[in-house]
Amino acid sequence: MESVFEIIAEPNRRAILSLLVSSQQSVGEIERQLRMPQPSVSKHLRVLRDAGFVEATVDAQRRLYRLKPKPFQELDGWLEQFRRTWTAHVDALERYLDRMEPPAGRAMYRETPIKRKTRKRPRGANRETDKGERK
Amino acid sequence: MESVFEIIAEPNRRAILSLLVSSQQSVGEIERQLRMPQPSVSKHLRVLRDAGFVEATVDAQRRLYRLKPKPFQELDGWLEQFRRTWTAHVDALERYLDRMEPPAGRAMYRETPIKRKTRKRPRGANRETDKGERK
DNA sequence: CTTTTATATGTCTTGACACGTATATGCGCT
DNA sequence: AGCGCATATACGTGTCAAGACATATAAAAG
Repeated sequence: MESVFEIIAEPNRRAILSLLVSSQQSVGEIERQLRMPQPSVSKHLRVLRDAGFVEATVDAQRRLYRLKPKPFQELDGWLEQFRRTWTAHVDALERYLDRMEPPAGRAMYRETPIKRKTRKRPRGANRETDKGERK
Repeated sequence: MESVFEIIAEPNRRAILSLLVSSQQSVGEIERQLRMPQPSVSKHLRVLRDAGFVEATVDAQRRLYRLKPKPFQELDGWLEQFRRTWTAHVDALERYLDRMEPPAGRAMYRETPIKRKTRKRPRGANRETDKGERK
C-alpha cells in the first residue's frame, strides 16, 4: 500500500484529510466529527502518517494531527501530465487532429506495421463502445 | 469501487492512462507496450471506460482508446482544497501558474491565512459520546 | 467457408485490506 | 497507589478486486 494513490482510495481517509484542512485536530475530535470508531481513526491516521500525508505532535495524552504537503504535491505532479488534455480548447483541437490521422510520428519504441485494408470509421454505429454488452 | 480515487489506485491503470497521454492507442498497442496480458488490458480499460477516464472508437476489429477530461478535473477539484497547504513551497506554485495564464483564469491561490490557535484542552468538555451505529 | 487477428467477458482463486472487538500503552489527576 | 481518559495495536473475519486461464464474439484475410 505504498503509493499515495492507494492511500487516498479510502473514503474515510479522504474524510480525515479534508477535516484537517481547516486546522489540526486530535484523534478524539476526528472520531466525533466523522462518527467513526476510534480504532478506525487511529489506524487510518497510522497509514496517513506512514505515507507522509500527516504528522502528529504530542500534547499530553492526545496527538494533534496536521497535514503535510509532499504527497499532495506528488499527486499534483502526476495530474500535471494530463492537464493539457483537459485544458480548454487546446484539448479539443488535439483530439480532433488525433482522430484525423493515425499515430504517425508518435511511435514509441514498439513499431507495429498496422496494415489496414478498410479505412477507419466503419459506417455502422459502434454498439458496445458505450454501454450494453451481453451477447 | 467506482470513485475516481479507487480507479487510479491501480498501477496498471495509471500506466495505461499515462500511455494515452501521447496519443490514442489500440488495445494491442497498450498490451505490447506494457507487456501485460490482453484480458487484463481489456478489463482495466473497461473499468476506466465506465469511470469516464477513457472512451473508445471502433476501427475495424480494434478499439482506439483515448483520454477524457472529466475525472481528471474531478481529481483536480479535490486537490484544490489542499493546495494552500503546500503553496508555501515555491516550485509547485510556479508550475501551477505556468499553465494558468490564459484569460478566464480561475482563481487558485488565496492569501487568506487561516490561522488557528491550538486549543488548549477543554476542561470538562462533555461530549455526548455519540455511539451511533456505523455505516 | 475457414482461419487468423483483435478485443471482450466469464470463472475461479487468492490475497489485501477495512472493520469490529478486545486489549495494551501512556499520561494526568486525586 | 489506583482510576479514567486518549490513543495505539493485535486478532479474527468478511468482502472485494486483480490475476490467470479459457472462451466468446466479431471482423478481416485467405
